[in-house]
Amino acid sequence: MASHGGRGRSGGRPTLEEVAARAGVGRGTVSRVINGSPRVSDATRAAVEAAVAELGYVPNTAARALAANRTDAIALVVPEPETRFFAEPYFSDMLRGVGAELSDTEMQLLLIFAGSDRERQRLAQYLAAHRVDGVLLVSVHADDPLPDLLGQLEIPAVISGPRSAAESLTSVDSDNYGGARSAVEHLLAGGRRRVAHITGRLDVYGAQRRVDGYRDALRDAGRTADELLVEPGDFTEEGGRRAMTALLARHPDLDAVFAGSDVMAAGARQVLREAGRRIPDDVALVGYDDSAIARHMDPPLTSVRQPIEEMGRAMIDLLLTEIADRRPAVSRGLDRRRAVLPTELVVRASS
Amino acid sequence: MASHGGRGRSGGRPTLEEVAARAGVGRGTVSRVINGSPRVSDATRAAVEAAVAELGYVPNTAARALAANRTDAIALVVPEPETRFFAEPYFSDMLRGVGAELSDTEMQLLLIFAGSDRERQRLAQYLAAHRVDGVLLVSVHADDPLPDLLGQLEIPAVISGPRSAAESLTSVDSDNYGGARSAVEHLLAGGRRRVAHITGRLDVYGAQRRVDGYRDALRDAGRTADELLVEPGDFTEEGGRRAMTALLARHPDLDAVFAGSDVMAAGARQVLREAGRRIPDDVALVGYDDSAIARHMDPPLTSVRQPIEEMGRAMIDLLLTEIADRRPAVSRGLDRRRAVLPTELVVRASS
DNA sequence: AGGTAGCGTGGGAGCGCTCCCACAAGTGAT
DNA sequence: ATCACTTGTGGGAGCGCTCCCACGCTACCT
Repeated sequence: MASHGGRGRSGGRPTLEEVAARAGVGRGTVSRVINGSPRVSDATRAAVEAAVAELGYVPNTAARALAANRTDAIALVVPEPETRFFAEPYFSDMLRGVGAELSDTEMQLLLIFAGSDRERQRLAQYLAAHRVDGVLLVSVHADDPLPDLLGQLEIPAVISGPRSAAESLTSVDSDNYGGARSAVEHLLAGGRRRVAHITGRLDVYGAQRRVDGYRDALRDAGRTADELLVEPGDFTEEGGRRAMTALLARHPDLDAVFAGSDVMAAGARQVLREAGRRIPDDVALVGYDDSAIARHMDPPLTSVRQPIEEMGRAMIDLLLTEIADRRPAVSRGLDRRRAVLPTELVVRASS
Repeated sequence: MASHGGRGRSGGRPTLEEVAARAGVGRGTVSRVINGSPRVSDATRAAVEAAVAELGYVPNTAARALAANRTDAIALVVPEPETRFFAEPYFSDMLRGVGAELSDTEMQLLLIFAGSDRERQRLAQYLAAHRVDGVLLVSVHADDPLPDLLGQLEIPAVISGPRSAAESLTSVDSDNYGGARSAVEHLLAGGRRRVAHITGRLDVYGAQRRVDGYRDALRDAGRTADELLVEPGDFTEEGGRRAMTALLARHPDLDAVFAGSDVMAAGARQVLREAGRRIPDDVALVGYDDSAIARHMDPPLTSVRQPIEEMGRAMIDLLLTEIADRRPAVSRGLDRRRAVLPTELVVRASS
């Protein structure tokens, strides 16, 4: 028995077998207790639990994974080249939600970076090897092949920010449409007459929805949306500057700007200031994300807060459900899951 | 042979055994090739590698972990209640460095949150179960029992931001002393005469070192450091406000402030502005961290940049070395490793 | 010639678990 | 009383790997 390894028998961690011996039952029974099977009598269960406690037994994950062909781990795949993604508190907040929700479970969170081609290669191998039970996908581009790969491999996956209205994976999103609406309605309620919008990258579905919200809010307020008040940005500060410059040139009389992100709002603010416009006196400004930038901007920026931490929680919830079902949503047919969480307008001095 | 599981034999992933059959060698030999043992002839190695490629063989991590009693995983332990820590880009940047350095290896990064007591409990169990080969510790308090636990369990660990000059774990740090010096020297070079310092929490070693750097810079410039120009803060915005208020009351004639963090600098700025002091005309202001806040402050804040991403890389480097040595530094006696990376002063309009 | 290394190799044993079959004992219908 | 079932239980077999012992072989010393 002691021919292998060299870990002395007293120093090593207790095994199932040892717990079984201690409790005076068989190995199978201990396994059933550990895994919460109902097919165990109360008396036996109590005896086993006592033995587990006395010995300080902790299951060996590797052995379990090998025997059961599951991993008890899920991967959070991070498309790292998106520096923007990292710099924003988005990631941290989501991570906090994910961590909180996961702490109730036995699941491990594995962080996988899929930035470079080499990393993506490795990820593909990873997934093919089924080294995780499920995958969390954040900020995926519309043309990313990853979601399809996951579908093929039948690996449960949840995506934050669906790629389109027809997203095939289970998804969690915040209410971009409603968030944009509330921002614009707030500006109109404040008496603003000519509200411009700097959009995010329009290949991002959420950015499209914000445009929709902006349009509908204006339309419902009885205005014919003047298309020329919409200027595309790209979520960067520089993009915000460019868009603001263009808007100002076309519409010197605008009195409000709704930017699709705080970062773009920061860029817009610079241009407005250089153009001599006072905020909020001449032009009201509203951002999106409610990031640290919004709080520290001068003047502090009104912004739409997304419940990012809650989104993280929701993602885990949905993923665990799918894993429990042992089948990805895509193969379950119509029963796709989708969660949309409400946003909140945080009003500050800029509007 | 097919009594277990149910994964049909053709659908399953190839095993060592199958590779061995294909290459016409024994199981042991394939294992040696996979693990890069030198005790294999070139011809055999080539044959095995061909078989591996043809079959698309990927080792089963669980089986390996079980047999070899190692995990090929390292944990990044995050003391989550430190919201400050999350909100700052510190975490993201470090993560990027860690990820980059790790992508060259087979190691997995595991994220473990150790915020609540329950999470800490779980973490302790985790470590006791040796479910990771090594641990990365970030922003640990001086009185945290975790480092000692790691030492006892003989788990290789690297800490970012040593807890004291006598840190027992391998550590990576930025040059807080030098960073503070450069900030103060910059202020003096700009003609400032009365330079105040708002410190971080002094139970944080790095904050102490910044105070040391501040003092020495003044002393070396021939001034007797006036202790009353030092006011303790706590890394928060509110703390910055309080400290600035106190400093202004005691020293209405101060003409420069070096804050131990950008967030505190933001607080200080508010107070200075309310007191009618212009920045940088009346009072120059320098922060620490070079965070997004610094860039977006009005005026943009001069700040000390820490090479956080590089610190992440260095931590992985050191940790992998320790794991390779298979013994934590603490038991190797005097041979402790410690890396200190240089900072950089980013000069902006506030000074 | 015999001895003694050392290399490269094959394969047994074992890591700690889960799965499942077999079986004993109890329960109720026939 | 017989024949089902059901419930709880024990333990064999196997997951895919690593470790290590044993073996055949070559090379070089006595």
